[in-house]
Amino acid sequence: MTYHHGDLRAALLSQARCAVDADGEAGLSLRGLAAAVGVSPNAPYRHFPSKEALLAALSAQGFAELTGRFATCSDQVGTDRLIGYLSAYLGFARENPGLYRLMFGRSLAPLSCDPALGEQSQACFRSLMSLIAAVWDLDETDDRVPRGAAQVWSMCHGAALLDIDQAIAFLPEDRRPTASDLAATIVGGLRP
Amino acid sequence: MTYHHGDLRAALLSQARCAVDADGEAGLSLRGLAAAVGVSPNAPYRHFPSKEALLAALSAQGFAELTGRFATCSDQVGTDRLIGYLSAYLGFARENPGLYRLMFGRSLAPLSCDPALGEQSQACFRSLMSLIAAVWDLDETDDRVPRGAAQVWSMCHGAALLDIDQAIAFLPEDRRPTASDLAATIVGGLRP
DNA sequence: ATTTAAATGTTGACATTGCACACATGGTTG
DNA sequence: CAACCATGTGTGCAATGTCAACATTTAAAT
Repeated sequence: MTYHHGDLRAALLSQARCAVDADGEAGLSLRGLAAAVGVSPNAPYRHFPSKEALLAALSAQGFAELTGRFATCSDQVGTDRLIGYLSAYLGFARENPGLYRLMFGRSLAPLSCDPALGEQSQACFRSLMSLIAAVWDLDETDDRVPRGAAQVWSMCHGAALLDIDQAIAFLPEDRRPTASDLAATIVGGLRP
Repeated sequence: MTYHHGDLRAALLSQARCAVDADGEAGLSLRGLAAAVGVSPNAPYRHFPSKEALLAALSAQGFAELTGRFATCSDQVGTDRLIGYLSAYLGFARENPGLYRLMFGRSLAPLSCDPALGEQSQACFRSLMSLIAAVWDLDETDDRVPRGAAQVWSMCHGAALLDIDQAIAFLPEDRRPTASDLAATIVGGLRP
């Protein structure tokens, strides 16, 4: 191995992503990351000004990936598209619980750490808004679009956490809301 | 001040609650708590086996309070009751952002720390289920009740985070979902 | 090509933290 | 009064984030 790692920044992010999904955000130390990648404890500071900044970069990566998943459903139309987005969202959360938690589990702090994070999360929300605009056939600038998107995001986020968290594990898995359940509620309300 | 504090346990919890709403969960150290209350750094260990356990107890307290807020709306009926619950939920989150984040921001770990936490969070969910059962006029044991409650909780949780987090601060405050908005969606779906 | 500057990685050190141990204190009970 | 035990104190240790000084490699400039 050379003195220079090659692409330490990417290696750290990759390792962090594994670790965060395995041990959760709590069991993630900068020193441990460095050791796992095979560099000295302080090497990460050449690529991230702080641990927060690394976590912020990881979050941004997560938002970008989620936005990408949305994009794959963009060719569908009507309710199918809605269900596609919901499935993509729930699927992402289920497959990357630690990362998902990281993305939404902290407040503004990381935003000021990494402007890219703000950019990516906004892009993600914009993608949601374009979904709403398309489903309702509204102009993107219509005031009702962001309002609707916020509610859809609310439902997604809550359902994703229900799925990830053991906080409500007493609710059997087959009773947790599915993408179709959410879509039905959005379209026609919640009914018995 | 006497050698014995009197009710150190309660004092610690109270102080922790202030600190968590002020500085967030990150800026909360056992040692700092002890200092703020005026005892030695290790005194808390006589009342909580670990930091996690203290946080778990605080969470449990939060769930109990939230359940209490639900109870004050129990005399209302129909949609009014639904709106009451939603307002209570959003109000609690807005008034105690740090605590709310603590309650929902961690996975199962605290549950195993403090059985009371599991008990309280379950009681909270049961309260939500009884709301659903009443609004829909269903038997409490009906399978559709927990499913509906899970969806309502999803919406509440997402909306609460939208309100608390600056992660989507770019959404103007007056466009964020209100309790009435959520109620309308639940009753009749999300419409433009 | 040689020199020089910038980028990257290493080492040592320090403050903070959660936590474990042994010990001190003081109210309670026989 | 004496013994006990819950409660609080002190010391100490390992892990962690971060800073400062130094080493090495690569790239740029002359």
